[in-house]
Amino acid sequence: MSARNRVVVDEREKPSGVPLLLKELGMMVDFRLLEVGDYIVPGYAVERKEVGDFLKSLYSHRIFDQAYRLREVYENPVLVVEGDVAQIINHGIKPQALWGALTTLTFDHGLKVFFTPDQTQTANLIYTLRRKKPHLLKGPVVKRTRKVEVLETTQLQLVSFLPGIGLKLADRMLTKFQTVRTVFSASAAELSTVRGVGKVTANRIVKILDTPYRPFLKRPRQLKLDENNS
Amino acid sequence: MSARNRVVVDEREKPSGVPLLLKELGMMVDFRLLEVGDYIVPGYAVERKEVGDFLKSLYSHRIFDQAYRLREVYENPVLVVEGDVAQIINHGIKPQALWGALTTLTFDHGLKVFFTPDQTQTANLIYTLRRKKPHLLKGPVVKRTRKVEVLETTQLQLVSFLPGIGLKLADRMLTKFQTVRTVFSASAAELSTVRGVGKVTANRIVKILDTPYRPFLKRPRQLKLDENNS
DNA sequence: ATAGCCGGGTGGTGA
DNA sequence: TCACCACCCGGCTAT
Repeated sequence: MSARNRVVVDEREKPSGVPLLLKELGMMVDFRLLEVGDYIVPGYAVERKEVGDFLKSLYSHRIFDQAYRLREVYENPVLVVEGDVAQIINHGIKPQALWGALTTLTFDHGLKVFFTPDQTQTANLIYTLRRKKPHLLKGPVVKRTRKVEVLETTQLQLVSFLPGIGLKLADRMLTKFQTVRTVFSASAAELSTVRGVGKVTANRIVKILDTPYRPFLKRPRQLKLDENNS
Repeated sequence: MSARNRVVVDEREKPSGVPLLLKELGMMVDFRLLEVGDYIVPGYAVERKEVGDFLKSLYSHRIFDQAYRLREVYENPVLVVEGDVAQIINHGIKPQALWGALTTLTFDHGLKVFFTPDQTQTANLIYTLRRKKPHLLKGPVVKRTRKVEVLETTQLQLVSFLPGIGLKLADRMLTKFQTVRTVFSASAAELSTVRGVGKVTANRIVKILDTPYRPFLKRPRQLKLDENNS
């Protein structure tokens, strides 16, 4: 039996029944306590979620943290959503929220998402994955999207990060001041010449700009005293 | 209605009902005779297949040719399989053949595969796709900021929004320059005095700061022509 | 993730 | 000057 037939499984996945099915398919199942991911086969890491859990982790934003960590550690992160897709819709979620989540997971996080109807098919999917060479075929299709040409968006997002400034106002400010630098050099009076920006907002912005920074990031060297624990 | 809300649809997709649903969602549908793909929305090309057709094109290997051509022409090829997945399994196909095909399409052909239960959800998916813009991820999701330390975190997040600057570097920059304003007033030379910031990063930052803004937000008055049509 | 609601800032108009 | 109002922002909630 080759190493290809091995799969490392997170212990908490035991009750799901999937590991048993994998054994029946002839794989060697190796239980561990995994920090990230549920199933590891050479080259691939699989996170399995039943539809209910998927929704939960969507509502709590947890799914995106998990996706991030998965992507950081493994080169081919896979998300398996197990159960009836239609059931997710009927659950009452706004469809646009569902598809929005799925598309950002696939396009922005580089996650490959599969839907399986039940545990048996989840096992089949993992089993099939095992025999795929992690990389093959002529051109490496996975093109790391280089971060060029997003200039305007970055400028806009930067400015719209100021308190009281959204996309609309950021656009107006940049149109008026031309560059990001001039926006961030402006005085409160100058800022409030922009339509939609009044004294209050302008002063809030200036406060952010001119208040001396008080480092609050943990430095490795420094011993940190307990400040607000009981 | 802006160009973002446009979708080019292959004429043969008309009877599927999806184009009508897209219209109801407020999109402008533009029928053409497409050589490859069924739905084109800025940046994405969608091939839609009902489960039956998917099986057929799987048996005949046609699906791989289509996937290849789709990938050749568009940067973000999407395959939508519409209908009940479980039905495919029950149809008698060997599960391994199904998952093998899907994984090959995903990993080797770089195709993004989505499963939708019906036409309505297919429409929702395409609709959601329309507004996605390639934005880059800096790291784990930004934690919700508590009201208290809002000032420092805002300063930090502002600076860390600069290209190549994460939380750690932002902290160093602010510690060195004291205020946000001075950071955003600094020259490339001054910026690169910060440890971890080199010439390249410094220049990228300066570019963001000093490049005159080209408004790209939709103005209500302005008529905008379709951007990626031939 | 997305949509919707609501409270509050902003600036313009008309009384 | 003041009061009303349309617009924009951002925070919260439900799905």
